Amino acid sequence: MKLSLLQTHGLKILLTIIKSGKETLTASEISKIEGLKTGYVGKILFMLRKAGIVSTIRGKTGGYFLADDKKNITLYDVLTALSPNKNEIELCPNIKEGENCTHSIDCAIRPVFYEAHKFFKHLASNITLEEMANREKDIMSKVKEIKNHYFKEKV
Amino acid sequence: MKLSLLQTHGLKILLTIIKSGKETLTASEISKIEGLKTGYVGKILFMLRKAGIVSTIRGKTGGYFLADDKKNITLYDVLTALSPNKNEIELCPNIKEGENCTHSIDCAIRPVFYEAHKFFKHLASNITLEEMANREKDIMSKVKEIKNHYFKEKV
DNA sequence: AATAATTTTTACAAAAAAGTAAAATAAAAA
DNA sequence: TTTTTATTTTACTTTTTTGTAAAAATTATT
Repeated sequence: MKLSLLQTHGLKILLTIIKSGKETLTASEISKIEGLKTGYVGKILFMLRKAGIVSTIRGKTGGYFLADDKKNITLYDVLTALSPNKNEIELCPNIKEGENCTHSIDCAIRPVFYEAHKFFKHLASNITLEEMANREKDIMSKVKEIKNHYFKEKV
Repeated sequence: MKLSLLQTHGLKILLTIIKSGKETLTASEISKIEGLKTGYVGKILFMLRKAGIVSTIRGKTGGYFLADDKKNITLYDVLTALSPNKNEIELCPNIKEGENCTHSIDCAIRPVFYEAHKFFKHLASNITLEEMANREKDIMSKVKEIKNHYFKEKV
């Protein structure tokens, strides 16, 4: 249950773009605001572009901007894009996508992580960048609301 | 949302001890059963001992055994013991234990992880090694049961 | 006592992840 | 067409995590 620094930086970069109000932002501008190296910001934005989260304009007057409306990009999208094993936030290392667990007989760990991950995915998929650009307090009530609704439906 | 290989190996080692039926098991015996290097098994068991999860008998005829009844050791205990940052399964890297988030003004990530972690902790704290020594199907229904109860109480 | 089998501890090696830096490429502007 | 400023890509460095190996310490047995 860990948010990596890379993911944190990625989120902050995206929030910086949103909060700037500008059409596009360069890696260099972001790096100054966030206190990160330009190359590092560029690398993260490159990963986010490959995931379809930001779009770019190359060359002079170039820069980065959200590929979609901030309402449509979720926390889960961003975390997945910046997860080292790319396709999915990892569950049990014994479970590859589409495969059965090779330890299915004695792997008692899977159901626990399956349930926990399902909830986390649901939570993170229902938080948008727009909402994250607002303050904690607003998010906190939104989180509670999602949780309550989730439990009402699934239980 | 990731279970590290170290944690997986630790869980398997503990389940091996339980399933063996023996009073104690040596690192060498476990390593043969699990196909892991003896040194690696010893290292993991050393970490588990420091966390108070296993006890040991030194010297010849020595070995490892659970420090408490398998009913009383939870999945959460084990994961925490084998988490690289030892005290706690990590949340947001900006939150240190007992401190406020240094990014409190614009850190919109915290509430999401706080809620997800709370649920995961609850889940993992209510699964015991004894239950894990049984089959998946049993665990699955237990997990569902915990989930339902959690939601009924908290919502 | 000496030996053998064990845990304990330390130090090191390998792998993975995170971060840095610089060369290559692209496009606007002078 | 040259220059400037940007993204893109690759390669490398550092750090962290994981795993290996061996020496030290402990205790039962001979």
